[in-house]
Amino acid sequence: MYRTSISLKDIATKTGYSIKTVSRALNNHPDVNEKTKKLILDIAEKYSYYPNLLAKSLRTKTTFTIGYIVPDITNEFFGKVGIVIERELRVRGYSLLVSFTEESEENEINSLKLLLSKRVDGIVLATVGRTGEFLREVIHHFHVPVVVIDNKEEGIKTNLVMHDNMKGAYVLTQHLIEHGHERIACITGPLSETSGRDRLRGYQSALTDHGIPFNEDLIEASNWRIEGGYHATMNLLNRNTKEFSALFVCNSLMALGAYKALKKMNLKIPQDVACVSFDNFDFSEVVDPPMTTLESVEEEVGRKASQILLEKIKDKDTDSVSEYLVQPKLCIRKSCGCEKMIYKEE
Amino acid sequence: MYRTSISLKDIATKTGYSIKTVSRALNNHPDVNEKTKKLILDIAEKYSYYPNLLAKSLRTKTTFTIGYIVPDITNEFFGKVGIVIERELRVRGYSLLVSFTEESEENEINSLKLLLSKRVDGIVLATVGRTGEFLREVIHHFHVPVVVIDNKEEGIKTNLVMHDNMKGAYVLTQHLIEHGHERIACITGPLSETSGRDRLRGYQSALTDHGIPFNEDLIEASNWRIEGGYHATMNLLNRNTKEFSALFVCNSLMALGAYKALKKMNLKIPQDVACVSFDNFDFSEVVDPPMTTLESVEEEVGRKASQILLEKIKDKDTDSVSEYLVQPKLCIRKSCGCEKMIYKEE
DNA sequence: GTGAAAGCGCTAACAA
DNA sequence: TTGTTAGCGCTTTCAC
Repeated sequence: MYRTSISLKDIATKTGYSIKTVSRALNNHPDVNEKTKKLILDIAEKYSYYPNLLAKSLRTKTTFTIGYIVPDITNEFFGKVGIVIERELRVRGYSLLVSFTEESEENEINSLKLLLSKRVDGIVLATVGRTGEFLREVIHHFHVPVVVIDNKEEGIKTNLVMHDNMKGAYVLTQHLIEHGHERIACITGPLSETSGRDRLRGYQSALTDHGIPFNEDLIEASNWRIEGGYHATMNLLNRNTKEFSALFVCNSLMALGAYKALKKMNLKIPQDVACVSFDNFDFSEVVDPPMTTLESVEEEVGRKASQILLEKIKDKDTDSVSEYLVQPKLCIRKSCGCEKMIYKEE
Repeated sequence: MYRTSISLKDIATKTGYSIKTVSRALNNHPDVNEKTKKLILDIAEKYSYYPNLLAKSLRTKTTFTIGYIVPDITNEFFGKVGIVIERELRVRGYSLLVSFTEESEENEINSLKLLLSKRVDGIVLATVGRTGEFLREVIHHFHVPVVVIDNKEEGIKTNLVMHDNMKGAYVLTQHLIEHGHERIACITGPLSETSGRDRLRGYQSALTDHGIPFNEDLIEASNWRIEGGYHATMNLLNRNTKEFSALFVCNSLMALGAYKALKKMNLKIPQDVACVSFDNFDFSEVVDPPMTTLESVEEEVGRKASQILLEKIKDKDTDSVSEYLVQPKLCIRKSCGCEKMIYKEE
């Protein structure tokens, strides 16, 4: 009962030509009589022939499939980057095999293994940053190009495309300082991840450059999620009520949680606590007050990552690596205390 | 230079056993000597053997891959449903091949063709609703189980898992009516999609049941997106200034746009215009005022869709179809005019 | 312009 | 417990 599609052989039998001629005709090979070709194409059409890409890939050793491994696709950053990558690749005949790791190291390794077994041509990886050894083996052993887009794996040479985390954090913190704030709290991501650490370092560096002492009590390391931001803010408030006048949140999901917490405690943004956050998400402009963030970089990250990946695939080059840091730009709205806010006409 | 992984044959040569024995050992087949097995496993480990799933699939005719076709993964609904499906499938050894159609009929058909060529075992499809004929052929010809999760293809028998659109729209509209509103505007999705039409019908039905006349001037059909909601609201305002006291928006992305437009026009929610919307997204609770919506259904849709798909795959059953409508529940916040609003402790 | 034969890496059926 | 043979559906020589 179960059927997939007719095969080259079936078409060969039906038309009386050899398998090879059929193959040539269907692949638009020049060396085939126009009439033969038309006949073959007609039969293929009539019987709904869909080439078996498994067989083709087995033979040619390319699958035209790219793996996309991210912690969580509902994080708008990974979602948007994914869209861009998929679009860039689709027009070149590639498709996207996705895996979500939910921040688990084990899931990440299993995903990599599976993709390897499925013989993907390349991988875009938002790593949790603790699978370095394994990743090194992958790259070394399989010569599969990998582009890392989120956390740097320290000590591992991989292609890298990401926001300049330090600089971004610096710019945002500096903006709060320019508003006159000196007691600035910071909610960052897990310190096991370079993105969490680097954003914290950017913040520290801005403080230092402006002669503001660093205070550990004003730091919370959380998990990039809404609830995480909520709790971190609550912790800060419990520990330092009235002790900080501004808050730098290292991603927008957590900033949403921070908003919730501040509102719950009846603190006004930006009057009681000014607030800035890293990513620019769809909601950033619409929450109240609109969030001051960095400009979106998903388009750039996605485009650059696909571009590098395709190059490496084409050149079969897994030895040299490219690094690309997207430069941050401020996107000023109101949560920082700036007054003018222009609603974009869309 | 380019290598993938060693093969069964390589291991066979290295160990002196036959290919079949090696295969048995690696697949945990009982009929193989423990010592032989250990030896083989060690060698496989040592040389980083990763089975070639292409070859396996070619032979077994199952790929353990599911296609997930949606218009746009940054739509939180598709993102969350995707996560749930991926999680449900991953533990059973399946992976997810995703395609984004950007609402294009052509892209949708191409995606289906590609997935067919890649011989996926099943497909979860959020269709734009205009590919019915082709879809019928797919199902008929390939016997690939398909679960549709968004728009019904009228006249085509497919497995269906979705929000009860009519009922959901009814409940939301009714809630506005209970607040005393009679002039209720409605922003729905494209009327070419059943989800757009059904939500509009639910709205109409609620009006009718409460003896409120239907007024075409209060209807806008848009595109499910933020900008679409913004423009639709502007259109309504230009056409009917002060002519409506409440607004029912058929998805939350458009509701975000509506918020923007209303704020731009200095209209207070809910005092000047009360507002409710369909999906419950991460931001729904945090915008100002928090939006009254329906409870989230992504978890339920994702779970149910995977479950049905796995059943059909297991039974090789593409003839019978299952339909499952998720029942709506109100999630009351403040944008409707209700007063009490409890911030959830998270 | 066309075809025959071999083989990609695996599993299934049947022997030994 | 282990091995042999065949074949999944395609492409790649190499020949005609």
